[in-house]
Amino acid sequence: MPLRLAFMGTPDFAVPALRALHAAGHDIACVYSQPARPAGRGRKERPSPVQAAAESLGSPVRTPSSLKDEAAQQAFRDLALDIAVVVAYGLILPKAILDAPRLGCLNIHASLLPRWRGAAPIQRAILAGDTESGVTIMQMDEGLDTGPMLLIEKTPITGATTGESLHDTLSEMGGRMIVDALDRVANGSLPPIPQPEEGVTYAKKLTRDEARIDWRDPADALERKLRAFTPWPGSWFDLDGQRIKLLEARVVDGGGPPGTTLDDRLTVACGEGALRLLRLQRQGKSPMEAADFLRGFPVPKGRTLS
RNA sequence: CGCGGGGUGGAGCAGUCUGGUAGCUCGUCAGGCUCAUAACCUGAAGGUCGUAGGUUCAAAUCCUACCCCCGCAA
Repeated sequence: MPLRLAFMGTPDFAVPALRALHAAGHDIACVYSQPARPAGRGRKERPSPVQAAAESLGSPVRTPSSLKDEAAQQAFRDLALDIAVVVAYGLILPKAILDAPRLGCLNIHASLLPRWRGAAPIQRAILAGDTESGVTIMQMDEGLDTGPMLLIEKTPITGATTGESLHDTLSEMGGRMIVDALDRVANGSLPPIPQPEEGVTYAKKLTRDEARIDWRDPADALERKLRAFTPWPGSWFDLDGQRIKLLEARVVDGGGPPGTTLDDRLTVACGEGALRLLRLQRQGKSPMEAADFLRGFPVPKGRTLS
């Protein structure tokens, strides 16, 4: 049964869900996304990924900077929706918006709620060393990711999982799940389950300061951070006044003053253990293997990285 | 006009300011050696120096335009 819905989302993560809903034959009355902003080199105005996708699908797009004013809320009500699907939209939805669609608003959240409520659940899960992640579809209420849950699906986090790979996996997963969820909500066969009160954690937004490597941290924590922050905001350290991005490393035995190279092959002492740097990138250069990096940029034993 | 780095044999770089034989560290191939846990020795092949013009006796190098890659920043 096709539903008349609004889709609200902004980044890449939300695009597969939009496409899945479109492919499933739902009536996408309107797509809401954050306004186009200057971005990228050259700082040209560019539409959000969701806006771009919506336009290519021929859906009408609205990009209000807030939904708090009466005019925006009335425009939303006028859509006469069955339901709204919200994925990483980036705007607070006031009660007037949440209550407008006949079946309310559903959210796709990239964590196993109530763990990692908030803005950066994907990266925080890897960073914390979680062994699994997943997607929760929930009925939205006024709290921050506090609404009752409708569907949950899990996926493992391994030593090879990066922020990017988990992002892509969960994004696709969310797209599949939301189509299923809509069908079952429409015929009333999907009872909402309140979130447990135990196990609540919050996933703070990532900041750029966190991207800088602190060699006093334990090697395994740094390695997780490296994976979690791939590709954004990335991890980097300073060498000879140059910012060197670290893309891949392996935890190895060894020790010494944090930040000191233990050989001439990029094995670096950390707070606990050591890290063998495997893939890195200089400013203005492409990513490269450690051996290639060293050919043009030798780093002898005993150097101190900061 | 947001700021900036870069495009030189297969890889990573030097050479560009001060035009004048295209170089280094690797890889590859051939041969040798047998010890060294990124093996060692000898030799060889491999380059329109991003593209197109211009200046010049002479351009990787100076001038102009364009293409491509990337860092910061969002």
